[in-house]
Amino acid sequence: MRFRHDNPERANPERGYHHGNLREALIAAALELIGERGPAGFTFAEVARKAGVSTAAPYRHFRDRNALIAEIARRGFERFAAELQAAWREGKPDPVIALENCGKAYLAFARREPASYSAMFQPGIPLGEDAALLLASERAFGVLRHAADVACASAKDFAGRQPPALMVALHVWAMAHGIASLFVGNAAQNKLPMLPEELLEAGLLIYLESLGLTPRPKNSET
Amino acid sequence: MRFRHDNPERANPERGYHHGNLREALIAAALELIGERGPAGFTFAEVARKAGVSTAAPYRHFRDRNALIAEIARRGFERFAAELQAAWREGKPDPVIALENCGKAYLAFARREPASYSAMFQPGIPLGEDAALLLASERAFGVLRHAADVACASAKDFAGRQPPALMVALHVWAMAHGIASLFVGNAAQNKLPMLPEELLEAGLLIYLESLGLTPRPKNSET
DNA sequence: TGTACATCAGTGAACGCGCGTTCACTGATGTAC
DNA sequence: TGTACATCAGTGAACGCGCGTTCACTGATGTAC
Repeated sequence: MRFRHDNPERANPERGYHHGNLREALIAAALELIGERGPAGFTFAEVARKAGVSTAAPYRHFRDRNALIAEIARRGFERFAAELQAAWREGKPDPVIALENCGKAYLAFARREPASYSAMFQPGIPLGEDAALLLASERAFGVLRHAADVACASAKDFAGRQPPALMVALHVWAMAHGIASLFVGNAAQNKLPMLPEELLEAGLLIYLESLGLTPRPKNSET
Repeated sequence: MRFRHDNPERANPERGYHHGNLREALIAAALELIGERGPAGFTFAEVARKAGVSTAAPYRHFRDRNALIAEIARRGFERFAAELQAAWREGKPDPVIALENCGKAYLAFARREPASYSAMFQPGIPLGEDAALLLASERAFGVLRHAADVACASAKDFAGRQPPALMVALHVWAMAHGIASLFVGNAAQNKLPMLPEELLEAGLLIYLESLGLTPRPKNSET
């Protein structure tokens, strides 16, 4: 069931008494403000103003400012998980390459959606109690975890053992997160002699090679 | 030249008209509040109240709230640099081990001074314009950079070349930063099957080994 | 097709509050003589 | 040693401001009949 005005195309100008899509408009406005000034840099009233409604209107859609941030972070994690999943491509063309692609997708997300990224990882408010948000973030990590599982299982196993997949997933997550936090969008980016993407790729290559995790030759099954 | 009251021991109770050590007291109060609620979670007035002075008093010592945060971050980076330097121990007992020790010092700092750490890396306000702060942060990275230089120069050089030291420094920084940001102090720490310190140590070991950077035998000169 | 009605998204006015900032001042301190 | 003075850290009162939140309301919309 959709209202007549429940249409993303229809923006502020010349709307009637009912906005019709205020919830989305509020989220979009908040994301813009976060992008400009960070997660701590906007107020509930400001978001309302930006969406072109009275300061009381947002309360129809969000309990308070924190609930808005939490919703933004939750959605961010969901898109994040989807993009990691897409980068994984079910392990093609090779589990190790696909795992590296997940790392790249991590950076790509931070670059394309810096506002969401900061709401997810530097919300400025305690978000630990939001169950839906927690679930979404776990799902995102789960994708990386799964990728590490498969990649480790495909390891050459030359010493009769495989790298612990959870640890590998954590290392990949940490390095991608560290590079994204330090060098993407930041002023510190200028000091890099290379792109963050290249830095990450090199780091993962070096790390994974040490574990015997190198792309297989083409003759793999499936 | 020291005022009679310029004494860290002398705290709020029963102070006279002059506080005597207000600047330090304000910084201490701000650090406490940051520790409780994050860098965005305190106001200038609140800091004054916590230090037991009127809300106008802090203006004698800091232009505004941002200047206070910048000063906290700057001092943080200076202690940070000093601790990295101490961990380096001039490359003893071995440059590679000393480099790993720098990584551990990174985590140790984040754990021991979470309030400073968040003021340094998630200030919530733009700090890029503070020259002294920038210099302090560069000095901290410089220590790691130097450590990587020496460690790389000590590499076995089996293929006739050494790893690029800047890249190595960036990778170590990124992994330490990623692990610290994600797992130290955070709620996510509970999900770790190991200590952050262990996770970092394993990660660095795997990474450095791949570059031929392993501790030398004891027979090294110097 | 038309009408009456229930729903509820958004209004706008109002409130108390705490913040940031200023200002002339006060009084403790160090120092010149 | 004592006195007069300059300095300046901290006071407390005041201000305008914007925020968060509430409230009875308004009017656009969908639907039951």
